[in-house]
Amino acid sequence: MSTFSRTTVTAALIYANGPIHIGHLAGCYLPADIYVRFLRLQKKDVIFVSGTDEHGVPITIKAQKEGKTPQEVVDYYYKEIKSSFEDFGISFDFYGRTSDPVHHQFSQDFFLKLYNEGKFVEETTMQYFDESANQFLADRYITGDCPSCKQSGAYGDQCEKCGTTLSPNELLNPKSMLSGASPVLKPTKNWFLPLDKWQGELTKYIDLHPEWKPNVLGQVKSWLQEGLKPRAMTRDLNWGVPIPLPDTEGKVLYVWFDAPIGYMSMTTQLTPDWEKYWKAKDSQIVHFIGKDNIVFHCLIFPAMCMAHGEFQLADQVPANEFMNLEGDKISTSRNWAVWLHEYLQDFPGKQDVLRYTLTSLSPETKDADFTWADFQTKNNSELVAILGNFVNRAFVLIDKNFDSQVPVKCIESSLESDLMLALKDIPAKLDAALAGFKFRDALVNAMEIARLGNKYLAETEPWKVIKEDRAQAGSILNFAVQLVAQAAIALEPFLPFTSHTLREALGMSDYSWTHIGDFEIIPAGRSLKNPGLLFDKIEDDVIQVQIDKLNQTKNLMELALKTVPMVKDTIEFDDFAKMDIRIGEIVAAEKMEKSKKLLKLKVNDGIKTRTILSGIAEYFKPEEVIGKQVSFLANLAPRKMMGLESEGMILMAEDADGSLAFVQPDKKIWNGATVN
RNA sequence: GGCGGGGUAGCUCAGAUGGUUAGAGCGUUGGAUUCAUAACCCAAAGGUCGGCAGUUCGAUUCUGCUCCCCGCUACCA
Repeated sequence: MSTFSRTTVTAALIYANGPIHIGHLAGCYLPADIYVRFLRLQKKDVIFVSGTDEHGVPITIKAQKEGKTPQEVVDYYYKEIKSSFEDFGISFDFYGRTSDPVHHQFSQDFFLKLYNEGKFVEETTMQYFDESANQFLADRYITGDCPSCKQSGAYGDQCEKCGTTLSPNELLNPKSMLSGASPVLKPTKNWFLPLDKWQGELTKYIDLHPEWKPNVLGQVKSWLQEGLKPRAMTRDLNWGVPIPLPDTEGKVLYVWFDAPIGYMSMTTQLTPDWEKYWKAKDSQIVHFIGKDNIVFHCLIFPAMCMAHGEFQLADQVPANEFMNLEGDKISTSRNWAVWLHEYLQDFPGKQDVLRYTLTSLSPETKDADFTWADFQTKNNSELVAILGNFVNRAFVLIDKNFDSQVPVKCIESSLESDLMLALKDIPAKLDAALAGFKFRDALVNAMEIARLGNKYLAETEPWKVIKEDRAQAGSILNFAVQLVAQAAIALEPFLPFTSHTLREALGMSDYSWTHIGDFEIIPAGRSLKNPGLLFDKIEDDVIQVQIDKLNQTKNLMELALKTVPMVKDTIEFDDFAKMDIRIGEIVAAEKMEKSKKLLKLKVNDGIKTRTILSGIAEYFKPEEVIGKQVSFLANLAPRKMMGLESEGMILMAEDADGSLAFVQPDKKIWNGATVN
């Protein structure tokens, strides 16, 4: 990596339909920020760009729901997201947005170049069009009856009832989910990037990077193995970057086409010198992303760049896994998250505490779990007890005994040489960890400086030495001050706010990464300004408030789940009379092989024994249902599941938690009794 | 059932192309100390590295089988 003259760092463009939570931070923004700060401290040429992705169907849906225009929705979230990042100290050089005219122009130019050079394949297909909403419908916005099981509620891409994979044209009675109207088929032209043609080049490219993380390579290789297929780079939609070709009204660039181009268009807004960051061979390009973005950054975007021809490909794509919260997956829709803007309100001035916790729990190799208890422990046992305490000891001792001025250093003893020996390896370890994107490990190494400081003070005991040898005690404190200064530098990427406070207190104006391990940073005689306590203890009640908040969310969600569903549309008696519900006895039951949910039941219906397959295996063992009298739908059309025919359906009542109960007669009754 | 990821100290996690006493932080226990936010420092306890079998002079590390957890997915008419 030392051969690169400059580095271009990007962090994933976040979708502008919701606020930022800790999962986003841990996934890519925090690691990216740490990496960038590390490079800047080394005085490297580096730029850091990111922004919001503001196009695509979900934003139009959200706007429609809220009665706003898409632009209003993205304006709101762009502002909120940008300011949260700023408050949190994510040090973007430029934070842009894909609805910016500059971006539109740039991605249109990109598209046109590919178009003019014949890099796309044009294809006209018949797509469903909603005339009242005046737009083409994405597969999952069409619903209808399944051609295979004849049931309603199937989606354009799949019937969830019987599992058949569908294309929208196969649906019977298709309905638009936007307006409920029946859509009509209309021909539409789209442009595809033939990824299959780039498969060889892409494979070569990936083979050049055996050093990429296993999770990244694993996913990329499995896609290559299955064989890449052409992918549409345009969509029929009104919200997005318009296709820069005649007669293409109502068509826009696919979000995953224009979004990564955003990295470049944003760079053009940062510096007129932008080209070298994307075109020069000696530029290192690093994309920080979450694991859900791997395919786009490692295959599709590189293929686009290859087709374009002028841009360099990514050198590193350090993708993180996901961060969970208190054991559960973070979910925006379930409001199961710690929102950054709320954290900043609840914990003012404590950005570094969250930065520290998230970094030390970072999901670098596997999904991780954030708990408030961990947050409290990290703060109290590490930030307060190790770092804050060491800094405070050094300042208090100097304030009390040396009138806040850095004392002079004198002869070193073996304790000092031990200290310097212990510190010697730290810069190299830090460098290796940071350059290898092992931020967890790097943080531990940076904190080691403060640990060594506490140890040094305990061993030298300047508060005792001062009584007999003032010069010697002063010398010890000089060493301690140099350690504080080194910690301020080494921790800057992780704890920028704390580092800033320390640098002010120590009067450091000129500093760089190479000063770690240097014991001449702060000259003797300089007046220090005690910064006070760097970190406060976080008490149980503060943590409890946060946990209560989450539990409340959980309860609300459970309550929402328990809400009694609306009564369905009124039916006539004749409709009801069609159903033949009867009582029968389960005489045999066994688990279906190869199925998690299905139980194979033999039911005595008074006439014969019929086979009914029922999806209750998760709640009932075969032996506990034998002998039960249950109600079942007797005239349901037989249906094959897992290769066996089911003759009827057992009626089950579903409890609020999803568990099931049989609908049974309240006394023993004859098998075959009808239910009316 | 299929695909992917994982099972290493009380907790959160490192690690090993197979080789002498398997690591870190937090937590626990004991000691020391008082400059410091009951903080710091020292020490100890604590692991048959999910289970079984195989390959090997030797496996926690390789192979096979198996159990458990997480995600996606199929099956709940």
